[in-house]
Amino acid sequence: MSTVTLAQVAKQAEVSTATVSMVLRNRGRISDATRQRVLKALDDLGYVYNQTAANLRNRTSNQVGLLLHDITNPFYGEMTAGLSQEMERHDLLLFLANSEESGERQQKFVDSLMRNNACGMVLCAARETPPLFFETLKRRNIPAIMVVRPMDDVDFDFVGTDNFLGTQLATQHLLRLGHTHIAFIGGSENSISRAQRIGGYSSKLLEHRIQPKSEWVVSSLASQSDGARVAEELFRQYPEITAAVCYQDIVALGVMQTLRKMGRQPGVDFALVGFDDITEASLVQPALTTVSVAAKEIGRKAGELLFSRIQGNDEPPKRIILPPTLVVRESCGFGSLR
Amino acid sequence: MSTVTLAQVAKQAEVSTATVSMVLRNRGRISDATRQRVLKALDDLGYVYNQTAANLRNRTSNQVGLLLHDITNPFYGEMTAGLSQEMERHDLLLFLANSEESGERQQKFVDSLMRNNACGMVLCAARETPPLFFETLKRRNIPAIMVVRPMDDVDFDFVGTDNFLGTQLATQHLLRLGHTHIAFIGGSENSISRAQRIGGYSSKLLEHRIQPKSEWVVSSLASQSDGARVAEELFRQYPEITAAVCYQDIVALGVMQTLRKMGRQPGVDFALVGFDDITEASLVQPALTTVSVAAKEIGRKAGELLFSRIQGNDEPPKRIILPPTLVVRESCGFGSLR
DNA sequence: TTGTACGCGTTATCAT
DNA sequence: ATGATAACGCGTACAA
Repeated sequence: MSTVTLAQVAKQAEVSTATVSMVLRNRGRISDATRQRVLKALDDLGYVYNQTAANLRNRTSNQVGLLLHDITNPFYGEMTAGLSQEMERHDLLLFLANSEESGERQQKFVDSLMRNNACGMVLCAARETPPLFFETLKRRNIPAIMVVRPMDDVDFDFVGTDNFLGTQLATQHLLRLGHTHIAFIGGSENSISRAQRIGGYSSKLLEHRIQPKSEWVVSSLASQSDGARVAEELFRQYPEITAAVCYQDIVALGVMQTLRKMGRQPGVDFALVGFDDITEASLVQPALTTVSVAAKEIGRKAGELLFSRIQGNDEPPKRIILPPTLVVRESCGFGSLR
Repeated sequence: MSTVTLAQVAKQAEVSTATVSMVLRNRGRISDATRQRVLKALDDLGYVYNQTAANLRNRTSNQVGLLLHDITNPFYGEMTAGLSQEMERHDLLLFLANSEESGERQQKFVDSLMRNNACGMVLCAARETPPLFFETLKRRNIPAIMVVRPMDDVDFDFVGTDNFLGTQLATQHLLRLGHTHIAFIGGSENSISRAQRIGGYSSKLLEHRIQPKSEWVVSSLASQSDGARVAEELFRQYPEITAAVCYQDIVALGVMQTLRKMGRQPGVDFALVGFDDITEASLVQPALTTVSVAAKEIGRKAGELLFSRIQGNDEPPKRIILPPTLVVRESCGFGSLR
């Protein structure tokens, strides 16, 4: 399995390396006769193209990086699938890294991408990313698309979902069903996404002349167990609450547990809306009504945009905000108001 | 942001490129004085190492591939996280591809890896992979670890879970609770994993002098709805069945639906065990007793093994079979025999 | 420590 | 019209 080189193929086909190269990439004008000779030689010798050599020569590569903080989260799994599809369409290879919210790992990955001459990247930055990270990234001059987590830095392309609209839809739904005591559960304090979602929730309440209560807005970790814990505290203190908009489906699932534990029935005497539409949402009993953000679509759009940047598209930074939709299932009951 | 090369750094530090290279990689003996000079030059010029050039020269790379068929599946998400950790520990970059069970995409990915001089790969092969795929892969002489889906080809390293033991545990549990009419539900006909799980199930029955009935072993798609459909047919025909080992948790969830629909209560007059321990398992009511396989650990072990192969470990192919554990929850009731 | 040939494909320039 | 020549991208490692 020794490496067959272009030169060897050239010799075999009795042409120059230039010719072989041109045949390989369908460039230049090659007579059909020589083309055939070359193709035969290529095949006979079992040539394997050396992308590394080409990349070195071209000062680029066909490799892009994807940085997530939690690949375990089905939401990011979906997104990754979407991006992966798009990358494959353009013959780009995808590097994956999982920062697990560590700024250090994140930096290490980006450095690695630079060393490897990656031609672009898609980032969902770690929560506590220092501004310096973004500054140096800009200086690098390599296409980078931010996803999911809203950025205030307008110099980057961004693809994400409309958090505000999402919780507006959710809250609206609850209001229509007649609820007036609606809580907001989940998300971490310093998250911009969360701020936006709270915005949608509270604005909708106000629109209906209901005062949002800060005591009914509680934060939690992105886990079912913490969602359950937080909800228990909340409901114990404010049993008058009859509905909740949750920051995430995972949290909503935790809330469900708590409700049951406290003798209440989600979908019957309590209405619950999630956010994300992860697969579990449709499996749980009662199936969770939730805001669907088409994670796969975010991945695809990010891929499209990245590819265009790689192709040289130098329009000003874009913000692609995908509209979420409300998926009505069973967790809010079957109100007559549809 | 023009590319700074080793040569430029060398000139700046008034040394040779060889020296700079050695400083960069901590090789050879360099006087502390020159080292300092070089480091300063490196820093002053903002040098970025060109891994591509190094890879070309070394005829290797620091890049490995991971092929899955469904990154969306939380199980594979976990596994990927485990592998990713291990890769990062060794400064390897991870290429990810999602075959979606397409042999074509799979082949394309592996070809791509070859062109890019990847130094190894972890594969969860598509279901209908032609033998030729494996044959040519072997010839490539590049470390490849198979994961999760059992292989009959003993020439490959393999990391997976002990399907046989898993269903033995599950079946044992049911037997101890006093059940004797136990079905096996789910999995697709041509799956080796399934064969192994059926093996664990039937061997345990036989051990207890119970004849496994082929009519009580039914297959299904990997979805809740098909699990429900299949179960309904089965239970209608054989109402004497009081327990089931399911091929997957998803299927078990479907079976639960059916039971309820037929007026039976999982955990009370029917005992159900799943396999995988997906997150939903702990969420459903009653919470699902299931066989848990440490997905992340599979990823880690695969990473470890791959790394050792890359390092030149040429022991004969290994099979690392991780023992699953039974997670007892509520879906089998609370038998006195514990 | 250094000089330099080398890994391998690319492409601009030149030749027929 | 076709194809060849050779410099080039940049880090590595061996001989000196």
